[in-house]
Amino acid sequence: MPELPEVETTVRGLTPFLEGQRLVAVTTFRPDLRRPFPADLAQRLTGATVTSLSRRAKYGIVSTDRDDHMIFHLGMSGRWRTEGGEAGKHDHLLLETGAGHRLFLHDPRRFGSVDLVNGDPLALFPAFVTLGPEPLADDFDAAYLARALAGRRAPIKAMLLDQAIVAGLGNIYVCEALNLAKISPLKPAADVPRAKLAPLVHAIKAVLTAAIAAGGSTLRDFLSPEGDLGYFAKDWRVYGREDEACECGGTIVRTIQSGRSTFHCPKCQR
DNA sequence: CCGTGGTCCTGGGAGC
DNA sequence: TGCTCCCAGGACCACG
Repeated sequence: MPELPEVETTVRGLTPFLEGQRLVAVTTFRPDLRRPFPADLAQRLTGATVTSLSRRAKYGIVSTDRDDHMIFHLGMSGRWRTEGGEAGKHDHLLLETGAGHRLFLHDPRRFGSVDLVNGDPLALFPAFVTLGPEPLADDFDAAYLARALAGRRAPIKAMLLDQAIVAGLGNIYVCEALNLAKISPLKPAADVPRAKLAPLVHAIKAVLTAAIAAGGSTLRDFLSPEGDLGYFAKDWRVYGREDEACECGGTIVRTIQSGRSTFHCPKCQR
């Protein structure tokens, strides 16, 4: 499931194929993913030159010299295919560059999305306006988290999944960070001791940084932009490890919170 | 405002 | 072998 590290890896992987390149053809193979593609997507991108690629939360942004910004979300099974060839069943969008590269947006479950904004996307794209800070940025710190969680009775896990609190975490890295920081995912957010917030912030930054360094971890679906099947993360601390031993010697349990699986160790996470 | 739960979508694994 | 069932997940919306 592409979370922040996978999107970051994707953006970095796409950059050499797209930055400075003219888009000579843009093709959609169906009308929609989760939502319709912008009706004028191909018309507006064709002939434009890509000036930069960036990321906000779990979204990738491809910016052009027309001040158009294509914003993609990979959902749970999306990836960019850079090995070229012809469009397959689950290829839904194709970008062809002046250098001859053919980049397919491949998304079997179609949980992803593609939007197009003219002008500053951070100010104009609705989903960006309400986002909290980037977890790897300096303004995401213990003081911020203390303010954001004050009075909140929802479990800390739910709060960390809330993109308005912090932008880019998903189920896997929230479980991992909470285990590393030795905090129970079930604990009401406001009841997490103030002294544990700095370790929590540190843990979040650590798991994300490690995952980016590893090239973005993955479940079955994610492939790197280079198209290889690399980096299948086997080194999660708790995620997907029900009944296995935690580092502390306890046994990892799986519970359901808000309909989603949570993995944690009741012995060291309190 | 807050918290929770349903919904979208489809591939893949489990179970019969 | 082939069928059915159910789960995975982020974002968004409706509800109490």
